[in-house]
Amino acid sequence: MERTLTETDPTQPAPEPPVDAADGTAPEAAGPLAHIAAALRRERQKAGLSLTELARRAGVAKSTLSQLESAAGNPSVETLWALSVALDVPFALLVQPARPQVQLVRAGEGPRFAADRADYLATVLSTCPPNARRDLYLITAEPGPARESDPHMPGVVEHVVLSTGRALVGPSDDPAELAPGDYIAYPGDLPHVFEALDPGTTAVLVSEHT
Amino acid sequence: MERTLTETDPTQPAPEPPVDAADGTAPEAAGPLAHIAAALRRERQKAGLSLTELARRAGVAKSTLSQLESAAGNPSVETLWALSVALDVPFALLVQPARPQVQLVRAGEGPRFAADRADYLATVLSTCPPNARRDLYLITAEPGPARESDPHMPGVVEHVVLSTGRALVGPSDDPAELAPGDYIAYPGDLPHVFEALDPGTTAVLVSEHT
DNA sequence: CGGGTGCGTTCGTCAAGGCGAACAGTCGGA
DNA sequence: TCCGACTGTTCGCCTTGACGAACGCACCCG
Repeated sequence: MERTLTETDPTQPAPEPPVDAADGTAPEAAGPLAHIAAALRRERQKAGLSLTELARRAGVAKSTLSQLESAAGNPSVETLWALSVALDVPFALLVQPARPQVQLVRAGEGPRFAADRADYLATVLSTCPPNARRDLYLITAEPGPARESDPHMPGVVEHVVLSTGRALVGPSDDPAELAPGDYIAYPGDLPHVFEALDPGTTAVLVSEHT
Repeated sequence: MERTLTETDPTQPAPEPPVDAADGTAPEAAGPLAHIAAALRRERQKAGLSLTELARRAGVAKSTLSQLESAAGNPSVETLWALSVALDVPFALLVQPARPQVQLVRAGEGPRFAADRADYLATVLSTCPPNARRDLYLITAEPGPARESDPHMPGVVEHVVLSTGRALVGPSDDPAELAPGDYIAYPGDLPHVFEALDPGTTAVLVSEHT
């Protein structure tokens, strides 16, 4: 076993994470096996389950589970999946290492998102550090015609928290009027709008790429 | 093969997703193999890679890759990992299906988080629908002594966007003073503070459980 | 002291995943 | 038309993951 996981192919575009660059812990290439072992044991103990019990619930041989927690071996997806279901934790948690970092973006500073209109401005606060699949935007908008967004990738969910002003936000066929502090989430793969009703309307947008 | 993946163990606490309940698409239990096949082919074609080329980059036999895209077989984590690296997509994307839903929470409505102090109020906007591992809070705070948070689980990252007022936010040893629109992210497993400096300070907090 | 029960580990067997090679099919140029 | 380079598929072989049973250990109760 032991395949070449560390290969960084030079011909690959390498999307260049705009914000959130260097990460302290080992990046994705470090290999998931050791992390799986640790995560598996940690989550199992957190759930207060014995190795035997978890194996029974997941329908996995406890010998297999034992070996996995010893970082011996390379589980199949189906096996690991069964364990994640039995533990009721997201699959990714068992596989993906974490990455901590402090990141600060001042109000005016972040890279602007392609502003197709003068009265609508989205500042990127945090794009997904390769594995987290969520983007954070700060929206600033002025009253005007509704901004219709084309639907994105299927599986995208958008969360909007209105900070100041008022706005009509949500699926195009049934948007909600938000006041400061209001929150709405909707599937991003449906057509949706953001229409500011008050001047100086601002909002926080979290876009999850699932 | 074909293990019992759908098992919903009654003895399991079943954390009861507080917000964001029913989901349209097949939930996690549907089994990842079919999704992997589709995602693999989709991502490969999106990247404009041939099967041969991707196999070479990932260090995987192209026969293996071919079978995976045909939904034949149950790849090992290491294999799938190598492919996710070569494709430069998050591992989870290859495995997890999506879940869409519209969700609206009015300013005063969401379930309050255990307010240990009168001048600090966190409203839960969206707890992680079992698999998304991130919480959304609306913070309302008044000037007063700094609110020190005990460090959480390792791997937790908190994102704060200040909406109104001013606040001192971040790691306890080096917090940043935020003005409206400012953004900061920091590892949640370090001690950190949230200290409002202006009356009526509000912020959006995204807590990622990795 | 037996001898239950639970834990987590190690053993040997069997099936299945991963591999390279050989295979069919398509496009483009000499 | 033939050739070469490319695509993605299918074919045996061998390694390895997953399994059940047996094992060593702690604990508790009669």
